[in-house]
Amino acid sequence: MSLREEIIDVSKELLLKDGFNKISMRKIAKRVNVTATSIYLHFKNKDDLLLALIEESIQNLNKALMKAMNSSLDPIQQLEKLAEAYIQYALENPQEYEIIYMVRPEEMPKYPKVKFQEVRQTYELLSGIIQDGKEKELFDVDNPLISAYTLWAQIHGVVTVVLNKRLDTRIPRDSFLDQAIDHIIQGFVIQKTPA
Amino acid sequence: MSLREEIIDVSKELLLKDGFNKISMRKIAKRVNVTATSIYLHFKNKDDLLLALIEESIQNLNKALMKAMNSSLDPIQQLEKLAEAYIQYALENPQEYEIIYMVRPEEMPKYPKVKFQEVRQTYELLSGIIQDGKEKELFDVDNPLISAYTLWAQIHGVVTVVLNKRLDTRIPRDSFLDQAIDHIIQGFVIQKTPA
Amino acid sequence: MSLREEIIDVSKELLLKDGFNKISMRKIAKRVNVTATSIYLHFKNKDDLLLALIEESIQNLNKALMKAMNSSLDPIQQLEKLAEAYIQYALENPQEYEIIYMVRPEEMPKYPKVKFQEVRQTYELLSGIIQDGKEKELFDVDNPLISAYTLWAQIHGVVTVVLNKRLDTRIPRDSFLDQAIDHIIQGFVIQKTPA
Amino acid sequence: MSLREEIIDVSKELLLKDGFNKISMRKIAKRVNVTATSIYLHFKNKDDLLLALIEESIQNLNKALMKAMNSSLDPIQQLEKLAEAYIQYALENPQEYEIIYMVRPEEMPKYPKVKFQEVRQTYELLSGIIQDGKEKELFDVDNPLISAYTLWAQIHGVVTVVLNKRLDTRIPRDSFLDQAIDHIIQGFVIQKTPA
DNA sequence: CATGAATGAGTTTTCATTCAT
DNA sequence: CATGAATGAAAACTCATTCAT
Repeated sequence: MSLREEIIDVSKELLLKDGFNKISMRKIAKRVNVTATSIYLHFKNKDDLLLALIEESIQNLNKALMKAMNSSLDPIQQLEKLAEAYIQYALENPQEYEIIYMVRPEEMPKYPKVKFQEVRQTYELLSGIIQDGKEKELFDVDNPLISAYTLWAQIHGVVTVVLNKRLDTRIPRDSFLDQAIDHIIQGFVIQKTPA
Repeated sequence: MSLREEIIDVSKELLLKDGFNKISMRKIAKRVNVTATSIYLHFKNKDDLLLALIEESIQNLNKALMKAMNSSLDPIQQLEKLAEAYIQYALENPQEYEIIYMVRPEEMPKYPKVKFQEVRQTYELLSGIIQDGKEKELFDVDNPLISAYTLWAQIHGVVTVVLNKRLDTRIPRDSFLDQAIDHIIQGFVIQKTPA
Repeated sequence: MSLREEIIDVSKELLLKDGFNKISMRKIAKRVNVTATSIYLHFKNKDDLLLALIEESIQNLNKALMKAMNSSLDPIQQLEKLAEAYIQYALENPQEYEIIYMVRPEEMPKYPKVKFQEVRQTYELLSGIIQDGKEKELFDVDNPLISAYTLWAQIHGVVTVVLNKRLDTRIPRDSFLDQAIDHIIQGFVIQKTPA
Repeated sequence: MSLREEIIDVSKELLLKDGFNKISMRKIAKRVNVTATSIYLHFKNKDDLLLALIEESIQNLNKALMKAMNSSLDPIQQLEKLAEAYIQYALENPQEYEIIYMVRPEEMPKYPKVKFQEVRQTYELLSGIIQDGKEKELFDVDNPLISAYTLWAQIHGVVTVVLNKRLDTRIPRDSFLDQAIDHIIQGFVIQKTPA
């Protein structure tokens, strides 16, 4: 593994442990067993390093979602699969998920917006599926793009509640997640009650 | 206004501008036009100050939700009203909302859990409404407590997406919010299709 | 007990616990349950308070030594009695003893020398006893005043070693003290070996 | 001279001038003409620096005593030589001597006890000499180890009285020291009075 | 006799970054 | 590709003291 990769990996670890604001070049360096100066050989400065982290994380999340896409499924199943994949990826890679969403909007100007728009592109994929479901009279939606965004927002809420450990201790995580996906999908489909 | 209140107010401002981790006693002091030492006359230390912020914010959010409760409404309308009130309060008081949810779980042990449980109590109110709706055969839910939490999580997601400015610029905020509430509530109710 | 006395007492306690340099007006005030400002009603400033401490301690030590004087004893027994009294007092009142000797010479100009000379006066008493012993051909001394000071210095060394916990853990304190007094006195007397 | 050495030297100076508790990293830095931060490149923190000071001082004192050892001398002369060497070293290197004995016992846990035990080892050497003198019927001692410690304590007292400038101004320092050594040694030896 | 509010100077320590090598 | 030495700015916090009440 190259030093660059090692730095990124260690940074992710520390990010999860200490939070976005408390990682320091020195701590990273110490963990990688090089001097802080060495980091500057690979990254212009701290922001540059953080940007690399964000970039990589966004790409990984995108990859995970792409993998979950399967055009042979019907739109409802597609949404379910995607929601599950999203949640699973986020919970299995909390560092990366947090990196993407922990950047405060005020600090974003420092990071090129283009990077963040890459996430959006993937979500527009959602829009396509929803559009498809709408045409097939499966989904009760008005504007597929808007609905795609609410869908994502709803799932994002579910993920952050779990990641931030804000879930009531009496509730098993998996029951919560299953139920949440259920409700979310239910909110989109047209229900056919037996005549 | 007492110095204590002034400090809290300025802290909230800075919290919104710079984030939870970047507010410093000195910056606060400078803004309030006193020396940093003076803050320590009113708060034992930084954590104590932050805790005061959290406490106040939680109470304000609770109050706003209580105000939106209206037992004369049917459960569906109740949920809608609460969701709207929640979102409205969060968007109108972003500092306070962020204070409540910006504390990283790893740092929470520093703050008495009791305070955070006060938030939960309010959400259990949700549970009651859902239970009521279930008995009236309006809601398609299994476990009202779990569903109450998924409901809240979804709304929380919607709020954070807006607060963190992660919404696609092409989408008007209000359309997004209306649509989101719609989908979320829809995910709970039993739809009666005309026979 | 007057507030003044309470302040002095608490100061002595803290002095022993934290050392001469780490006692602070605020800590004292907190312990006495008044505000720091109140101390200034009784003492001009910190040095003034410390001086009061020193003064009282010196007087107490002097009193203890005076009590041990007994002109009916022969000079050797007198010295022994005094040495024992000195050591006993120091070990039983470590705060006071430390106060007297913990003031660094560099800081002494801040405190009137007169106070410290009061200690000396008492030690000149020693000189008298030694002079007496010399005349009775019991002591092998040249200059009683100088010898008085060496006597005191040795005892002081013994005391500080115990107070500062520098004694080897294998050695019982009392054996050490007894042996020390023995050696010290022995260093003064003319030994009559049996002819 | 390396910066590390310079820091240590300046620290010793300041230690003597201001006392153990009042030296500050910033003052040291200012004297050495570097920023305070630079000190942290050579010492982990303040305690680490103080420990280095203590360590060096202990070793130097030990070395000085070792140099004074001369097995060809008889035990009485040996003791005299050692006492003289000890006193001389302490008076010529007051900073170092004070460093060793200025640490308050309450603060010692912060510093590895091992270092302080190194001092003891040297004093056990004393024990050997005394044992030797006892066997040769020169010394009137019971337990050589205990007597070794009282001997050291007595000398220590003499040293501190001088270092702390507590000696009566009428008494010449050298007369005091000579007389003190005399008395101390006298306290150990069996005196042969002419038959 | 006592307080609450405030200050200015001080404390140790950590940080991102630079520069010469 | 890497380092060691250095810096200036900032962090949280403590201190003795003062002043108006």
